[in-house]
Amino acid sequence: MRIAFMGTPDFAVPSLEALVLAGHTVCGVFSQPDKPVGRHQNRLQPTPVKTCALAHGIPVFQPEKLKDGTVLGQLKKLDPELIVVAAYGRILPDDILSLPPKGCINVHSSLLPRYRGSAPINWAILNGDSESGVTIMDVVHELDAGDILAQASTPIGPTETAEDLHDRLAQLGALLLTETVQKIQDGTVTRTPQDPELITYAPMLSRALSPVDWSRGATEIFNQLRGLYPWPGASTDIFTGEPVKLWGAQVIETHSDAGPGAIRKANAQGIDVVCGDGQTLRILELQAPGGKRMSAADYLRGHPIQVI
RNA sequence: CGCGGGGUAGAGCAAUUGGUAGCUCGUCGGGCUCAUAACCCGGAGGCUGCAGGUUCAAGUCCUGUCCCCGCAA
Repeated sequence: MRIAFMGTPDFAVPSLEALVLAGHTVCGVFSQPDKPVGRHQNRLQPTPVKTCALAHGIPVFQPEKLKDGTVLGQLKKLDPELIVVAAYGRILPDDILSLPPKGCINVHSSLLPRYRGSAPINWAILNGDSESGVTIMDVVHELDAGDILAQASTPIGPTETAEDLHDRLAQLGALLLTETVQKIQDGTVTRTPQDPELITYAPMLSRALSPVDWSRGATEIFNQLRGLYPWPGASTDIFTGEPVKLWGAQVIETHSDAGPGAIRKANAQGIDVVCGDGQTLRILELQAPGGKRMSAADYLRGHPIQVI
């Protein structure tokens, strides 16, 4: 099938690769414009999808605007039967959506209608879900609201981070995408509207989510740590007054009457902090400002902590 | 040259206005106790990232360079 692909970050790369590998003709790839990324912002960096497309010799388009008709004209020349969108990061105007005869579909990293929005993977873990998945749905005017063509679920491991799940869902999404495209080609695909009763949203992440509230339960805080991994991460300032990032932890199921935020132990095993439900969160890996990540044992050699 | 923090013993951190480079852990030896990641004594381990410069004297001030981290995405 002749397909135009739209995507930007790492998550979309396996989907693009899978389409190419399945033998489809990817006639053009649209990705966000190169932006200065990283510590030295004097050089532009291509998006992961762009790099992948160029490696396959596929023409790449990086429009700043989608609504001025230029992109519509380019698409008409490419003449795709189908448009596949995967984490493109832009809202497509209606005239583009209605252009390809086989429609315009999206790979979304949640079990819609749960977690519409830009950070579904993170919010699934933040909320302590035990299951996640990917959805292939129609792209419609309203964000992430189109009819569902296919879904695949996967359990979330109890200690899995958002980064881990992201990588797994990218693979799962690519697999489900190629299966669905095949069904579209065969004319066997079915569409199911989303149940309005079940809609939830997964808003964009920010550093405002990082500070830990120790009055919450140990598992909730652990979920915060996993869900915000690796960005923006969870942080606390109760050790030295400076905010340290918490990278690794485990819940210890012992009950304590000490108040939330009390530090019961600080040794080579980790730093045990009492949480709001009386259980303990043992910090295993952390990072001081300006420093690099290190084990609790290493951290404690240079940062003495008062045990309460 | 986008902004900022940082490279000091195996690890993590100190070092006042430039003036003998220290602390904790680890490590080695010894002692005490033989329930202890316990405690006591002693030792080893440094060209302070690299290269220049200023100075009687540089971890500290100046210039250049390499690497790490945060902001930003």
